[in-house]
Amino acid sequence: MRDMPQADPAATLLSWYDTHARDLPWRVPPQDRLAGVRPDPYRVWLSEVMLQQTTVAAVKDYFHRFTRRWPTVEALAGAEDADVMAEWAGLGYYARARNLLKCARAVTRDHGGRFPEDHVALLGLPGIGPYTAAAIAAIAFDHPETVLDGNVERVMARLHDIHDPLPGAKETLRARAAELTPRERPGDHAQAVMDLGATICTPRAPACGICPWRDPCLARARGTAAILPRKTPKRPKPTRYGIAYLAEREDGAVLLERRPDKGLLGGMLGWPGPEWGDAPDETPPFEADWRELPGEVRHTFTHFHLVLRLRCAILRADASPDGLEPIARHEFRPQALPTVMRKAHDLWRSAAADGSRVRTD
DNA sequence: CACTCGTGGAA
DNA sequence: TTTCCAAGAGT
Repeated sequence: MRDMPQADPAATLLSWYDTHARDLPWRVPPQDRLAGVRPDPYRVWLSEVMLQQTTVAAVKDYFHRFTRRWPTVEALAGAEDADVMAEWAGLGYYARARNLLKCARAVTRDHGGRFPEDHVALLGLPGIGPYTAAAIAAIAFDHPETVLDGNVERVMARLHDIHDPLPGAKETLRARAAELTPRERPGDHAQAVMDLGATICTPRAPACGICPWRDPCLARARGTAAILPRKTPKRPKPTRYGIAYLAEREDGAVLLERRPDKGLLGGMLGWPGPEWGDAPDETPPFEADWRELPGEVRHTFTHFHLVLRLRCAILRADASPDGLEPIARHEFRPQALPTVMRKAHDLWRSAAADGSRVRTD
């Protein structure tokens, strides 16, 4: 009888979570949760969408701005598209913002302003996939759904020393995670596994010594934690080239274009220019006295590098080229642009400042 | 299933 | 400097 029955790993994890849960703006702490406080499904949904492939540090300020400006899903549903896209600017993956609005309007119109509790019903909403549906059902409604994100994949791969590479091993890892999902406090369990992955079972240099699962963890026993999970190698990123045309009118307005909903930076404002590629078309989008700006903008997207040359011009105050939106000086906020476009703006303005300094010297 | 789709921080 | 990576979804 030397083999004492191993404590239930899920129970061990919940005990750890009760004392180590991260303090996050959208989270109901475990003590409050146990006292009966329910999370606001709107905030759970909003945070989960923002957190898709995005770090907590990057999300926090956006979450505060969104919830202050639009405190309920119905308020968000009534927002202007352009306002939501501008508020999302800089966070990336802009399809999330477009789907966020679609989803808010669907919840408002089709569900009376209340998020459905059912995992399958949630899956039918725009921007809610397998992970987010499970996360909302578990965290907001305490349904015993299994969440599978990058954290859970990594923790399960190590706990069970699974060497099959992702994404192929995903269903195996999901099964291992499902076995651990408890019927009591499934919402806290889901958040606990993700907290564990974010703070202890990290991608590099996991802190196995202080892990609540150090005893049952196979990878720790075998010394393989650092190399798990395995992943199939990514393709190298090619470099594409582009030209951005930055025009300012004599009345101070700048000329931007609203990019089509589909594709890169879809739905966002940007400087006009040719499609990015190996050798972009040199033809300006409209006639003007274009000047080359020295230097270039370098930016890396998910699957390619971009080198962007800049051309600038001053237009008459009554200029209004087809397909472009003149935005008045006092309404224009560079922060409302996606990062690559904001970089172009910043280089333009700093070059203009240098130029005027030279002239006045 | 494979590919597209952003960004910033860490090593 | 480059690579890796983060609470993925849509097509």
